[in-house]
Amino acid sequence: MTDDPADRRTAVVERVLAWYAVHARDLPWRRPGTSPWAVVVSEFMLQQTPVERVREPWRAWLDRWPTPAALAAAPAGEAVRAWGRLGYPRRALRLHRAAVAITEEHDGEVPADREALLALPGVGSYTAAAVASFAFGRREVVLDTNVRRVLARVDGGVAHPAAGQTVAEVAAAAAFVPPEPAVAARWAVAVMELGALVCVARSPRCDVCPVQDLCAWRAAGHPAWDGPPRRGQGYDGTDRQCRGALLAVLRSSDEPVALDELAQAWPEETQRTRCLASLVADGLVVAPAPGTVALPG
DNA sequence: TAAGCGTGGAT
DNA sequence: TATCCAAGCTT
Repeated sequence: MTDDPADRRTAVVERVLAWYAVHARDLPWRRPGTSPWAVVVSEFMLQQTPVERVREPWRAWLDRWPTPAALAAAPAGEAVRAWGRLGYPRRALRLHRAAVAITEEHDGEVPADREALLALPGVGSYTAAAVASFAFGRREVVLDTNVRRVLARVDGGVAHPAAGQTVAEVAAAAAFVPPEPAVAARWAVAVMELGALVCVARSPRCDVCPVQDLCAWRAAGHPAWDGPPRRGQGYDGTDRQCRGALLAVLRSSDEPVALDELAQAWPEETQRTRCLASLVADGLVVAPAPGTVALPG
């Protein structure tokens, strides 16, 4: 093996592609014939939510709203209700708004262009690149948490990527992307899969890794993370938990809910009031009549 | 830029 | 049990 960085990157890509050909999971949104819209829905649901929790809601969602226009025609509150317990319900609202934008501004067709995708509500740098790559076979730098971790280790020699993405990191990732669009798209999904199945955060399975002999982190002896501490999120007693409890009550009711009923879901009044106001500000909750609240119509 | 935003499974 | 982590986006 040469020491030339470009040759090393090429070797990494070849190994990962070969590994993916054997070990890829059979995820429904990867099957041939999956519509761009179905890919969009999967990407929204997968933002910070594990694959196994997305499978069934994804299937049910597309069964009900097979096109952007179908979702756009539904009340936003129905999208929030159907989102169920996937978490971060603002994603449901943004997906609905994205469906409206696609319907009104793109003739009902998911745009293939990265810039157009980026302009949609709830679509950021990662999702825009992912949709362009997975749904349309475009050559993109698809940089999610999995890819960032793989490259931090293989290329950077450290256990974890830094907290924030830098221009230099994107450039380093871009250097791995093969020139042919179809191969680039394959690389994008393959390196993500390696990060999800082998080069995982907690206990990486280096013994079965296809690039173990090319990995800078392994060559350095798996040095522990010496960057700033990665703080946990915390949950009990937070506004997030409160908002979740309030929204769960509204999801379970077909009719507006009296404020008294919410008090049972979250007794602490100051926090309950603050969180209800923030849910209204987000557009996740409306007040159809004084003293009652509901999901948006 | 860093904090806020749900939920549940794994260790 | 407590902590970590999961295909991020927005402000």
